[in-house]
Amino acid sequence: MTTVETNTRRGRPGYDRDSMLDVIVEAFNDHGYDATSLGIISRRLGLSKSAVYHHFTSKEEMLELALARAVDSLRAVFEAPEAVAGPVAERVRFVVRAAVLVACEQLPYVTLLLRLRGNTDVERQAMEERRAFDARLADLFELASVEGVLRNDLQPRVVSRLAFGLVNSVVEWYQPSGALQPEALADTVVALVTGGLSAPGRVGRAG
Amino acid sequence: MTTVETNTRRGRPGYDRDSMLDVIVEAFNDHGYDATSLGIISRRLGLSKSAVYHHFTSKEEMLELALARAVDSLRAVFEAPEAVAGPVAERVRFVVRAAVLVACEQLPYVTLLLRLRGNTDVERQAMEERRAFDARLADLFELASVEGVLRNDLQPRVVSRLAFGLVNSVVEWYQPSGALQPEALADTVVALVTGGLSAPGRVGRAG
DNA sequence: GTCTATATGTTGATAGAC
DNA sequence: GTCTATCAACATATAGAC
Repeated sequence: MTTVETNTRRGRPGYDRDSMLDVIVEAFNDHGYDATSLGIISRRLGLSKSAVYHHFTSKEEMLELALARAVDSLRAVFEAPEAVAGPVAERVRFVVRAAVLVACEQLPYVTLLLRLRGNTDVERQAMEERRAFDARLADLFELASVEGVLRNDLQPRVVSRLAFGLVNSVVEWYQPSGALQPEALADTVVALVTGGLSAPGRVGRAG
Repeated sequence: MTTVETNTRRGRPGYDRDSMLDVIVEAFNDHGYDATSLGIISRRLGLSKSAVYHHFTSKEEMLELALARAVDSLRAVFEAPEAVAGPVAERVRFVVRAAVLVACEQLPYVTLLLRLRGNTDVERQAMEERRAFDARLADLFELASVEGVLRNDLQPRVVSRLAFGLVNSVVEWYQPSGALQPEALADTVVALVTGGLSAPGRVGRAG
């Protein structure tokens, strides 16, 4: 969104925090948060370590800001009107589709969130918020199962975990610079979740 | 497989490398390889750092041994007779099913492999072998598409990535100590991949 | 096979000049 | 807003006693 070298504010060239964060999050994803030293970060930013500390009070604050961005984007998905009302089948499709779009459009930030292991308080808090989203999707699948929209030969809890895993796996390979558009990918994921992969009439539905 | 405190060899109590590796890989998964210090490892093993170095020549060697175990398990899946011959639909089902079983049964080792970021030679080599497996599954999906077994409204390359992502996502939540058996999970994954989630006749196949 | 002690470098963070 | 210089704590790895 913001340019790397300059921004719209008047005075100095320098970075603003948002554009610095883009670089920092990339480093976090390459090495893992713990293993990303301030040396690595300052080298990527072309600044000294002290200059970096002028913009952030600690390494943990960088993580906190980055995770907040990912969590906020995902929260918007689950709080959208299309996610909380309407036919269950359409709510499932909306959430899956929107989650894929968020994963594509906020790729590095969502990637960071998904790779947390919970070794610090900041990580644990973000993971807890993420787990709340998992739970809401699980509730949606539970509801779908009760209403008979979901096939009833599979456990809804297992299915919802797999569905979320399917969506989240996008961050492991999707490249925003490539030809595949987020919308097309989202459509494919929704199609896979609802319809499966078999050609019609060729391979029977497994029981 | 091996006990933690003792093994079948004659002399001293101490650890053997395999049982030490179980503990070490758990630490690698908790903190990430880079961020796992020998202090953490030695504390978990109840040994001094020097004692650990009696069993392994370096931290990198620990990683190398652990990754070899994961890669070997996955290789066995793709080289099994059921994966290389027979009807394509059944080969797809076999590979997906077997990959889930390996993920469950070698959970910590496969988890370690899947979380690599490629910052060292050892990591890059293991990732390359893993990518070869990805490519073989992609070929299988390509073949399934050509033969008309796979629905032809989705790109086989995208679908194979998602299918692998679905399988791999298992390591993010599966607990071997829980009630869910690996075979049951594998059945569910295969059912999801082939049949999708919709109840028969309720939600149409997306196009 | 395990230990203490140590070598050598890197870490996150601070102080203070410009 | 950036820098150099510095800190204590920690990293991986080794030496040598028991």
